[in-house]
Amino acid sequence: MSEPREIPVHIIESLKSLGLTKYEALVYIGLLRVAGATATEIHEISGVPRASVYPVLDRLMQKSLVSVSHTSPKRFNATPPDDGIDSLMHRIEEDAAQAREALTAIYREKAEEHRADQEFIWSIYGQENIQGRLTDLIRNAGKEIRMVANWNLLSETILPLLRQARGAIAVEVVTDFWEGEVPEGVAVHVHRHCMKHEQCENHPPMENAGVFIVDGAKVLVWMGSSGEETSALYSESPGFVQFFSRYWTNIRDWVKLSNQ
Amino acid sequence: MSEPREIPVHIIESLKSLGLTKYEALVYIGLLRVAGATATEIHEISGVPRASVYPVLDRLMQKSLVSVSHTSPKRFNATPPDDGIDSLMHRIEEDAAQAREALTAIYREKAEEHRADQEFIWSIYGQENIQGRLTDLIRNAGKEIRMVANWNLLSETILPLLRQARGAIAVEVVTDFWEGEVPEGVAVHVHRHCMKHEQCENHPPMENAGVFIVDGAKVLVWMGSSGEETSALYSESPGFVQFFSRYWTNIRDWVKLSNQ
DNA sequence: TAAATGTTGTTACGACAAAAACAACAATGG
DNA sequence: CCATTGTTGTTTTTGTCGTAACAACATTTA
Repeated sequence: MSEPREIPVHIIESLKSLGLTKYEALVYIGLLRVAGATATEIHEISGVPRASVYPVLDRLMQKSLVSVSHTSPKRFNATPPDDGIDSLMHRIEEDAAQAREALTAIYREKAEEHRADQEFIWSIYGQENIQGRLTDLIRNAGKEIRMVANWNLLSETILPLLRQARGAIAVEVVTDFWEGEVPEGVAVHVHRHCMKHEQCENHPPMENAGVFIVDGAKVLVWMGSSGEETSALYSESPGFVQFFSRYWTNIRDWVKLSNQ
Repeated sequence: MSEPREIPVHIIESLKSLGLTKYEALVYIGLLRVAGATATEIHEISGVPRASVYPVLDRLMQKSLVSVSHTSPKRFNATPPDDGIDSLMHRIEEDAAQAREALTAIYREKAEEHRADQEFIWSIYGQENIQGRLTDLIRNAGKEIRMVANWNLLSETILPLLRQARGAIAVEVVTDFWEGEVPEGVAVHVHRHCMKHEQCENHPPMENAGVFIVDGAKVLVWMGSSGEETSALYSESPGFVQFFSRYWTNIRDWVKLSNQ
């Protein structure tokens, strides 16, 4: 019988975020390795105390991750990983749907004080989070979007968004490089410090950076502070918007000029 | 300022299964109701101790559920529920994918002792769990499926499965009622205790019940013990299979006879 | 201006519940 | 009779919940 072999912790963690406990994860994994095992065998394989194995198996059965044979001694079997995880995800997605509904209801009936979005400057942390917010912003744009952004960010995140979600929205872009086709309805100003993109690496690898002005009313400033966690500012404050509108116009005019 | 209004517990529970703690849920909900609130306001709205609000907000920011304005005092804002839940689900789905991969690897390299599936009779509990297993079974059928099942179960669960997943598989069904078209490649034997389905209700509402024999090698017996939780047996044991094969043949012959 | 007051943000610590880990014991079966 | 199974407690640990106290800062009042 194989010893309680070392299980990578990150698997346990993944399973935990699917709603399992450490023991449940260990037992389930153990049962995947040895089908039709007895409680004692499971104990040996997984390293989980024998006495704890029984309640854990009960919970796993409720979650449909194991089935049991009513022999003596009882033997247990794991449902295949794909089925098992599907089952877990199904539960979670139900909860997500419920939460979505309930929270949207709450969200709609909130006091309509717009001070929140209008007067303040909000910070957002983390690549994914910023990207998500930006996605939202572009999708809900009404008339026009002006932006300064480096090519990396532009090509990987922004362009795909523009391609699908834009319906008669004017887009004006200032960037440091361009390659490939320019989508219809998009005006591009390139300030080439160099001819090939790879050569631009004297500028430190500012991973993602850009300013996005939507409908002259909303601004998102993405600061790719290389090294630390990236962060972004978002605001609908008129002063903030005006400041970056001017900043953007300056940049664009300067680039146009230097390209002549 | 609105008091810490009563939040339905099930919302909290839903959010918990998405990886939030009670406090995180309360604060997030509070912020949905009052956008751009200060820590103290959040404390008042949500009922979460003021001192606990700060670390909770930190965690929520990491999870991209709130953003912060660097004014004094700081003000916080919730990301809209749809975006927020998307963000949470995204993380979970990543974990699910990871787990899937890792577990499938483990599952494949398991000792190929088939005693597990061959010699024992496995119990499965819960409607959903059984349905899932049955789905799996039908999808992976090789040649033929024989079944006895009541019409409810048949029409709601089985037929949709058959329609999509069957490629040249012989299906023979014994049931108590039939309505609608018979799919191609399916033989049906009906034993009508009554002409209209609604009239059959002298038989107690045996919610779901049936025997499913796949390729003459696998059997699933679904026992809809009305009242308690439904349960099912699954086995590849030759004896078990043979028993139900004969049982099924008997039933079919009897029905054929009594229909003449 | 200086003291008094109040609020913000931080830190520390106790209470509590769930999970993890251990120990003991009755039931079962060869 | 012995070994193993299955069950029942108990202790330890962990993470969250909840309270209290305090420094930093701004506002008010004398």
